[in-house]
Amino acid sequence: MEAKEILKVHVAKLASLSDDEFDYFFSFFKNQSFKKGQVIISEGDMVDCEYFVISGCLKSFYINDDLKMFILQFAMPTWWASDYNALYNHTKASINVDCITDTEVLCLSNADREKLCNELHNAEHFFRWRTNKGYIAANKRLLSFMNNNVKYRYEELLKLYPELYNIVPKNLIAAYLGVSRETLSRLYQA
Amino acid sequence: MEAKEILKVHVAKLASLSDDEFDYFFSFFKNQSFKKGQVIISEGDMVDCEYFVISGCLKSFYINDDLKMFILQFAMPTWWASDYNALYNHTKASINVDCITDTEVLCLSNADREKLCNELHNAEHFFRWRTNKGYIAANKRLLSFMNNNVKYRYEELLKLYPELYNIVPKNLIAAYLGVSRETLSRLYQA
DNA sequence: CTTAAAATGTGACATAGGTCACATAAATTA
DNA sequence: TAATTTATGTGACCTATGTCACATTTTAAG
Repeated sequence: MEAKEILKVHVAKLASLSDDEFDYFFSFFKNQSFKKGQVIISEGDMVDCEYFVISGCLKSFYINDDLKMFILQFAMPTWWASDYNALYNHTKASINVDCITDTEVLCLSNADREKLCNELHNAEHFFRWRTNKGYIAANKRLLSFMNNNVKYRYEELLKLYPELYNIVPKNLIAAYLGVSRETLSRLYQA
Repeated sequence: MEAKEILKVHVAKLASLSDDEFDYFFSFFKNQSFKKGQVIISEGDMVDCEYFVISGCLKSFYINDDLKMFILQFAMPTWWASDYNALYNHTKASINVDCITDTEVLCLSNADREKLCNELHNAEHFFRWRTNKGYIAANKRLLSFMNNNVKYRYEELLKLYPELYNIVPKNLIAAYLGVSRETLSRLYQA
């Protein structure tokens, strides 16, 4: 399936755009390809776009003063990624986004998204619901953080996204779970 | 300032509604008052509304199998609260909402919000941006959880919302920070 | 005002997870 | 293919936080 079709199916789950409306919607997206390890957003950058993953896998992450990495999100196909704080508030990026594998994305600028939302009520509807879902997911993760131990969180993650196991090294999984790689490694020790 | 005015000022920060549009918008909200300790949403309920706080303070929280409480959010004036997962997905509540102090709210049903969003493009714009902001805040809190220790998180919380210190008992603050009340109590021990 | 309930402080001890060090294995790159 | 980097496993030890117990203070309710 090509990029346009993948986005179309994704959008149709949350909003009803006519074919013409979707063609217009799609016209604002730019196709981009990145190599494994390539950096898309790096701390301190001005952030102009958000990215819809067509194939491959991105991560968004924060590096603290001790150079420890915390992963906010893995972005697999049909997921969106950016530094939304920087994007929405026109400030410099405080998080980074890079490629765990070779990745194709559709890129949408902040200005174009707002233009779309203004001109097409249905587009605004789509983006409202996309964020609603993200908001719910973020709160679930927060609760899981407070309530569950590492082992449980690790198993939940793999149950929810089995693909990750094969694509993402364990040190990155640890950085997503918020523990040291050693602790993750020891979970299934003898 | 009365409820309608408080909501109007709040909405105006994110969307430009004409006076007539806002009157229509406001007509969907119902005024409700609750006493300290009163339960608004309780686990297992069907959830029909979201609540915009006019005065007082709500908390939304989860109780785990060991009866330990985790607070997702304190809702002060001009904040919104509900079990959004249950509200948006039409499932039973998994979290609770109750009143830390006597509280006045404006209540908006799920059906009415969607109706409003359909009929008034500007209303949809408002709700999109409201959730955008919630999404960013949730991700910031997640990062802070992973990156910062209890003492730092406690001090950040009080810096951001000094009102909480006087209104909210420390055992609830601990439940928000995700630590035991004993640990919070010991932070400033000799 | 009195009594019950809730909130808070603190000691003793248990435990999950962190850190550092080093060995090995796997994956990239020259 | 060899060389280098990255990922992983594991021991020893440290530390933050949890749990339980009990005393004290504060707040709410009769």
